Amino acid sequence: MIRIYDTALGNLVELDLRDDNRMAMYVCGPTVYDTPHIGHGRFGLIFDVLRRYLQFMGIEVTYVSNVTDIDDKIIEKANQVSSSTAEIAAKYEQEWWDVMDALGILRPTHTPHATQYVTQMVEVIAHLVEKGLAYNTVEGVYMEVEKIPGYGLLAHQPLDTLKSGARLMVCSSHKRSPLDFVLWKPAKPGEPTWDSPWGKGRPGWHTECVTMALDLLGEDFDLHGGGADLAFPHHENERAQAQGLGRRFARRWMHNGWVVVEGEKMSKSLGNFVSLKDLVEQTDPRSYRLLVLRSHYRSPLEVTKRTILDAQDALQRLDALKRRFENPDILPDSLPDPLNRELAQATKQFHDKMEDDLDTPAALAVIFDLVRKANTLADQGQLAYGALVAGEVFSLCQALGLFAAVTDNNLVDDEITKLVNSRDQARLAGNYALADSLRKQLLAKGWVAEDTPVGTKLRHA
RNA sequence: GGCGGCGUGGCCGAGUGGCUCAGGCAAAGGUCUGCAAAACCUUCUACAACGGUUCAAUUCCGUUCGCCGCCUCCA
Repeated sequence: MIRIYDTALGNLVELDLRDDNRMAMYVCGPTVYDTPHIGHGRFGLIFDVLRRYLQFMGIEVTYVSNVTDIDDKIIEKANQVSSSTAEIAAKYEQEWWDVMDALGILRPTHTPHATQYVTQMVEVIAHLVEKGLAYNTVEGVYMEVEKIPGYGLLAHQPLDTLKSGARLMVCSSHKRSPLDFVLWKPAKPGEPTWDSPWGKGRPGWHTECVTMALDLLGEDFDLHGGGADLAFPHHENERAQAQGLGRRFARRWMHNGWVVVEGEKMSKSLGNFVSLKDLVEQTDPRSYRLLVLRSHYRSPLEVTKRTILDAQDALQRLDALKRRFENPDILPDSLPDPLNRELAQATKQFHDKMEDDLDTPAALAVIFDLVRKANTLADQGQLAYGALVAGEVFSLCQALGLFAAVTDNNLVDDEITKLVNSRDQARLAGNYALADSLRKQLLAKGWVAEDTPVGTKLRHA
């Protein structure tokens, strides 16, 4: 079984599932108040790959990812543009799914919304108050963090240290401790509100995830994930509430590293690429997936125009392989022995790497080695064997959600077909000057003509 | 102030106490090709600095320098 780095334990652990062959995971989703950026894309891709890989291995995955559709920032935005919070949330949620779809990220099994869970959240908060773990003030209901043993697990810091850190920052308020966090916020004029035993108001952010996770996945679910910054305080606070309720929470915690976009230089050269929408519109969306997979999920990932284009070029290798082995005439059942063993070994290595804390860079290296192998076999005239190896490449790519694309020749219009035919004629007649000029014309129209033993092939430039 | 991470060749990025030190992109040369493209082969630059441990360190330990994250809403 796969091993992952558990943030709570601080080392690698087997992901032993609560139920055999079933994975229950919760990944914190977006607060829908603005356009999604490349950082969202990274975490979406990473957890998508984890999910796909497990599914590829025959595990049934329940993937829950919430949508925070009521929050200070949404209210702020709504006020700014004189819109309602519901409209803002709907607009950015749509954008969210649009880009996630474009990136090839599978839709979660469930996407609970905060506003649909208010009643249940109120129950959770009431329960915590009842147990004496939360207290009501004029500023809202707060969770009393010091009553939770082991608070600071995910931060890897003892309570006192956290407290001294927190004191450096803000303060004020009716909190008993600077670390106490708000469970219920009293209404301000003009804000959307819900009824509660503590008056009209709305739930604090940290409560929705606990409530939804426990509701949809049940106690002791397998994995809770999100961006590195979420570990503390967000996830810590979810834990605290679950613990306060006396309910078992996530077995494992997994956090992905940050996307680094170099300040000034980056924004100038990259500009619009910071927004995911621009990224997927201006580049092959697969290239960002490849770029993300080429670094380890816990490392910081620097995204630049250059690295994206670099990934896009690397993708060409896969696409070229796909073109080459598009329609294998005959596929042998298996490879002769030395080759067979090599292939089996490569496949095993791929899985070993994936299961070693999702070492996608190493897994990709295995894939690219197989690409070479397939091409070499074909170059040596063993096309069928090459096709078999290429088939394994495509299969493994599936586990990563990375698909090779084939040029769709059906989209070629008459004009292009004419040019190609004329060029073929010219070549047959030995009129290479004309042939080359026709090639240039094709290129100008965005097509690359490749001469192969089986005729001229076209692909997009 | 506290906690944590990082510094690898032109670029991105794995990894390892020693043996041929991933992979991708780029560059150079070659094979193939009418020319290209694709593919394959070959080559080129490495492990921030300084100490220490060791028969042997890029890999372990320490120090220094540089960069970054978290402790506050954040993927």
